[in-house]
Amino acid sequence: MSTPPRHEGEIYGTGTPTREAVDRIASRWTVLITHVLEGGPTRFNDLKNRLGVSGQVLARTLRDLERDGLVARRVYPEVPVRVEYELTSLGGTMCPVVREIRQWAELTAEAIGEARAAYDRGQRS
Amino acid sequence: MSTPPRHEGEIYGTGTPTREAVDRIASRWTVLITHVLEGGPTRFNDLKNRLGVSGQVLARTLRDLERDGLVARRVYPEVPVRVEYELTSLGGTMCPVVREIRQWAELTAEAIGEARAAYDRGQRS
DNA sequence: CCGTATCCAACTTGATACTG
DNA sequence: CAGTATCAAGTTGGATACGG
Repeated sequence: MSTPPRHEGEIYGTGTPTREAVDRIASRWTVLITHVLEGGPTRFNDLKNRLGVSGQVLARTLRDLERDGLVARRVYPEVPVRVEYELTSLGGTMCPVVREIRQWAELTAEAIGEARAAYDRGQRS
Repeated sequence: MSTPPRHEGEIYGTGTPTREAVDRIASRWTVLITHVLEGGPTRFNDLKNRLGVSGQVLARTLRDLERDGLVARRVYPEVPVRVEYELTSLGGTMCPVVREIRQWAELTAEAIGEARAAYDRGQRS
């Protein structure tokens, strides 16, 4: 008596592992951070400046990524301290996916903009 | 004297077309809806039940997708009315990307769960 | 059946200030 | 330099009720 899912929502339902994995990779910051880290280990402020994100948000996102085993954090006990982040081997598996996401976005950004303009034009009578 | 971007944030900065495209595809609902629509035209309530999402959110997401030219809306003037949604050809270009996102999520969900458990174990002394 | 209008809870983002 | 704490503001998700 197996109980096959009635809804796709069950396998991707809130709180399921696959849903959380989707949420992780389908996140603006994960995509952008992974893109930078693909170039090698990167320091906190470096990441911050390259992405133009607030320190708050960056710190939280990096902690989440570290928690999920996707990013490794390395502290060099110098003065002042230096901290570098890099992709783990698990995190490296995101690279092809992220690359496709970015490619799709760049390729279709213009068409989407036009569709949006046309839609908005048609809405206001 | 071209002025190459100093920040990656410039090309993916808030409000830029590429950033909006990333946000569109890197969204939980886009991924799930596209996955269902890949199977052919689907009715509103069908989508709602399969995904386990509230009607409110589904309606908003579908309208946004239609506005971006990714999804087409077809109304059959029956009683009661029947409405079907399907991917446009532009929307169809999301399929390979979405498929990769889902595959990655399913493949790594377990590893991520373990990493998370290990991390949480190490945090509380 | 297919939405929209309203209202509300929860989460996200960011600015600022402060610690090691 | 690398964070954390706190607070303010915006966005998202959902429940419910009602209109086409």
